[in-house]
Amino acid sequence: MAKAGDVRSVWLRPRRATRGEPPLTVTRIVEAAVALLDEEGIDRLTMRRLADRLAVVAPSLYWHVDTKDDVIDLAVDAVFGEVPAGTGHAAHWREDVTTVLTAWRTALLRHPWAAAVPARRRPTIGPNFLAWMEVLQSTLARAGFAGPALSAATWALYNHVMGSASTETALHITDEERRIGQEQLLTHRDRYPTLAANGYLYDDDWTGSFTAGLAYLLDGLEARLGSVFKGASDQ
Amino acid sequence: MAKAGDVRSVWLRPRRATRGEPPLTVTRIVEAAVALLDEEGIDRLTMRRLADRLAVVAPSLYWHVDTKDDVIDLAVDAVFGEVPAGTGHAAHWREDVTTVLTAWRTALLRHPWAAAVPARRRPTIGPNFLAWMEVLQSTLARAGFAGPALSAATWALYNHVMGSASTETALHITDEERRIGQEQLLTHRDRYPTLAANGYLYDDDWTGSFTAGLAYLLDGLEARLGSVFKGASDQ
DNA sequence: TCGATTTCCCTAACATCGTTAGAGATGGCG
DNA sequence: CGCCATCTCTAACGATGTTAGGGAAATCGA
Repeated sequence: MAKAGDVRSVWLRPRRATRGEPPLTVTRIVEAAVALLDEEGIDRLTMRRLADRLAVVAPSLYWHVDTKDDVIDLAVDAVFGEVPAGTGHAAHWREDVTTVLTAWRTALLRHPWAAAVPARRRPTIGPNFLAWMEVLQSTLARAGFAGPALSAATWALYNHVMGSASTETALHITDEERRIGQEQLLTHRDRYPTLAANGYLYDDDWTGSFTAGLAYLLDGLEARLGSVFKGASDQ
Repeated sequence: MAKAGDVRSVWLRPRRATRGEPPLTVTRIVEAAVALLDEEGIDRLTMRRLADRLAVVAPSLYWHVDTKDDVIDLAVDAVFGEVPAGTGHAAHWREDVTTVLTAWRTALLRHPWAAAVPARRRPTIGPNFLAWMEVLQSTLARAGFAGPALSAATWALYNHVMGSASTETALHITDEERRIGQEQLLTHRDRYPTLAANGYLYDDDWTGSFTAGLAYLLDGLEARLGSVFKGASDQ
């Protein structure tokens, strides 16, 4: 039965399967969840609000999805699935890694809620996420890393992307907030002299910091690789 | 009035300020919150459960604390405050950075819930957190970094610690879970050949990966520093 | 010493949340 | 036509963060 407030009569209300289009599917739920998360943030993601977007009531979602956490996990993996995991083979593995991680970061920044989720949840390890890790790790393996060094390199690069994305989104504050933060810091400049002298912790140029940090990391990786296989060519 | 289930008579029940000890303070609330978070995780942190631990009811907490988020922020900062931010001046700045970040990581691993919080919340920037950042950044500044390079170096190292701590705690799963994960991955080994060949994504040796990744990063930082100030000594 | 005031914990209650139970409508298939 | 699976609904549960406001103890001014 229609809600009391629904002015549409029974015949004007959309019936089930009006066209061949599915009325409610996991895909449509996840799409709506991503949109809702983008617009209102993770705190305002509610099963009822999500259902509203789909012109449905909350319990209806549970026929397609077991739990709200599942929705979030699916939404995160959908973000990873946005950018095709291109397996470009550039002249140098370094370019490949940079390309992959930059695309990764771009996708994460487009959905600021996404970066913080994997840090908290257990196995957010969906197929799209795995595809990305496969690309990253295979690139490093082709470069010559193996065993514990491969594992360390993979996680170091992974942490750099996820960390900088979540740090950036978490600290992407308004000018007003930044002004207050700096002001408070300056009143304690005796305790935090370096921070106060260098403009608090808020960065103007997150992209620059990401790129520079990545360059540091890749420099170190390249050096280790060179010290092991002196002058050796790629696989 | 006492709860119906309280067998203690009015006179045996502890009265307010029985001794000079405060019955309920922000400090005691935060201590209880850290203990509760350690024992049961962040999902089970509830104002009511927290109040129970303090032999009090939930609304009483709101006299000392504005919101639950405040409690979490205070708890996180308390973790940073556990380890004294030693300003050791070793022979090489590299040792100082390693010492600081290792102590940082140890504190985060002792409280597995802590690493994931700053990624999500806006300004988890408490005094103890700032003290740590001051130590880190001042060490880097003393080493010779300045301007955007200093900022990039600070954030890169910060992200490495926070990222590896949260990755480790998030992926610290049981042997059973790991077995299932690897099993599922092997059934799709055509899609993720590298991951399947290198033992999934679960690392046995997180400490080793942290140390190696940090070494990569420091190698890169040192190289950049050397290329700018060739042969120059520290400040 | 006493009344006023502040401090602080209480009970009661609200709106909202994730989730379950189960009724009922729709469509396909025999 | 009647059975059955599919899918959405209403109703409701317990738990959550938080507010309103009562009331007792401690403190303070005179």
